Amino acid sequence: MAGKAPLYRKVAGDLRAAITAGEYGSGARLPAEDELARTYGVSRGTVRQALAALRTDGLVTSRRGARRVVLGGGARLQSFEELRSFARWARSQGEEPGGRTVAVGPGGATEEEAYHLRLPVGERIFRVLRVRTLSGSPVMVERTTYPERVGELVATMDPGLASHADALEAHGVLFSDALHTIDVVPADAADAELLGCRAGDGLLRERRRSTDPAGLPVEWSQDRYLPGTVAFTVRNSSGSRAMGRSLNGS
Amino acid sequence: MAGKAPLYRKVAGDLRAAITAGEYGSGARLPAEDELARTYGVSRGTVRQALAALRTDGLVTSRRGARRVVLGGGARLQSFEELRSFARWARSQGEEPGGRTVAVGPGGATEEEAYHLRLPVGERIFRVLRVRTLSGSPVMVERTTYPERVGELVATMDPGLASHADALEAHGVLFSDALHTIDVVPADAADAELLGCRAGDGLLRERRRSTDPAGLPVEWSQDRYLPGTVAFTVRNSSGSRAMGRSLNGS
DNA sequence: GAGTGGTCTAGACCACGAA
DNA sequence: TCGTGGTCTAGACCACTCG
Repeated sequence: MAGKAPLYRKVAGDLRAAITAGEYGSGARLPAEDELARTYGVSRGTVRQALAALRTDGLVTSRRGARRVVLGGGARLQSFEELRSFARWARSQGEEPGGRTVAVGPGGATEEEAYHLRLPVGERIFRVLRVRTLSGSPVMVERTTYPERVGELVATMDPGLASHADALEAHGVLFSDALHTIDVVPADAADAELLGCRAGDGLLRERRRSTDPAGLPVEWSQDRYLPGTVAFTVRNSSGSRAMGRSLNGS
Repeated sequence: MAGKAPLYRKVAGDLRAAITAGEYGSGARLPAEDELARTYGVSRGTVRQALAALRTDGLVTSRRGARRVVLGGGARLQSFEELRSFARWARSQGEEPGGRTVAVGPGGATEEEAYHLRLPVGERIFRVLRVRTLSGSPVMVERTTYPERVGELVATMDPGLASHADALEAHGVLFSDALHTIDVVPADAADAELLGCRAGDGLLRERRRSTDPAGLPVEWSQDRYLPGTVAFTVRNSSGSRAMGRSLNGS
C-alpha cells in the first residue's frame, strides 16, 4: 500500500515520526544528510527534499556548516487542505462542522467581485451566504462569490451540506492557490443577527481568493468569525513559510 | 555585482522581473523547464530551484504534465524580514515607523512566558511595553518578553529606537523561525489609553514566538493593532505557503 | 582542518496532460 | 503519442561552523 508515495515523502514521514516521538529530543542535532542518506538507502538529494518539507513545517532548522537542529514539536502542521475548507479543518480539530445556506442565487458581478474573479463587471456570477457552525453553535458568516461555471454546481447542492469543497472537487473543480487577507471589521446588522452578537462588535475577517492550477479564479469569499472562536496560525522562517488555522485555545 | 548570489536566485530574479513586466502575460504558459535551462545556460535542477521560489511566491503554478501558468501579478511578496520587524515592514510600505518605549525592566517569568520562552517559571526575563506609530499616529501596542541574554541588550537601547530588530541583529542575535497566532481581543484599559480607543473595542492581536537557528527562543510578543490599520496577508498553495502583512487598503 | 549544509551538473525514468 | 513536470541518482565544489 501507499506504493505510490514518492520516496522523499516516506523519508519525511519517518523523520517526522521519529522527531515527534522524541527519538532525537528537542534541541538535539539531527544526523548529517549523508548519514541519513545511507540509513534510508537513498541519495542525498532525496534526503534534502524530505528535510526541506520538515523545514517548511518548522520541525527542524538549517544552517550552512552546522548540523540541523530539532525544533520543539508543539504545534503540528495544518495543511493547505485544512486551511482551504472550513469543514475539513473543523473535522481535523475534532469538531463537528455544520452549515446553513441562508441565501444563494445568481447575479451580476460588482466591481469588487469582478476584480477578484477577473471578470467583466456585470458578468453572471453566483453568490452564497452561509452560516457555519461548530457543534451547533454559529461561529462564522461566509459570503462567497463564484464564477458562473462553479456557481452553477454550488447552486444545485444541498443547503445543509457541510463541505462545498469536497463536492466541488468531486465535480473536477480544483483549488490550487489562495491569497488570504486577515483583519478586524465591526459586525453589521446582518452579521449580528446571524451570529447572535451585537452590531459593532469586532469580528475576525478573512477574505480569500482561490484559483485553480490554470490560474483561473474559482471563488472569492469573505468570512467573518465571532471573536474567541478561531485563531489563524502562521509559521514562517527565513527561507520558508507556512500557515494554518487553529481553534482558539485561551 | 552581487556576484555572491547563487545562480538560481539570479534566474528566479530574472523570471520574476519578466513576469511582472508582463512579458508572458497573465494566464500565459511559461516556457518548459528544459528550454529555460538552455536559455539561461544552467542545468534543469537549477531552473527548478528558481521556479520553486516563484511557486512559493504565488507567481506561477505547477502541475505534472502541463506547462506552468503565470498567475496574476497583483500582490507582491512580503519577506520574512518584513514580517518579523514592524519597522522594516513599515518602511517597505513607504510609511515612517516610530515607537515609544513605555516601560522596560527585568522580572520573573510567569507561567505563560516561561512556556513560550522554554524557561523555568520565575527565571529572569525582560519585559518591554511599546507603542508603535505610523506617521506619528499610534497603531499598535507591543508587549514583548525577552530571555535574559537578549533582554539585557534591549534594556540598554534608546527608548525612541525605531527598530529593535536591526539593533539586535547587529549584536549577533539571529531570528530564524517564528510562529504567529492571529485573532481578535477586546481592548483593555491600558490598550484604550495608549491607542486612543475605547475599552472593549475589538483589536487585531498577533502573538509571536521567534527562535534563532539553534531553536532557542529569542522573543515572545503580543501585539495589538487598532482596527483598520493593518491586515495580514497569507498566500498558500498545495505544496507551498507564504505570508506577509499589509497596510489596510479598504 | 574536518564536518556539514548549500549549490550545481548531467542524466535517467516515470506519471500525467493535452492534442 | 509526445511533451512536460515530478522524482531520483551520483558526484562535485564551495562556504560556513565548530572544535
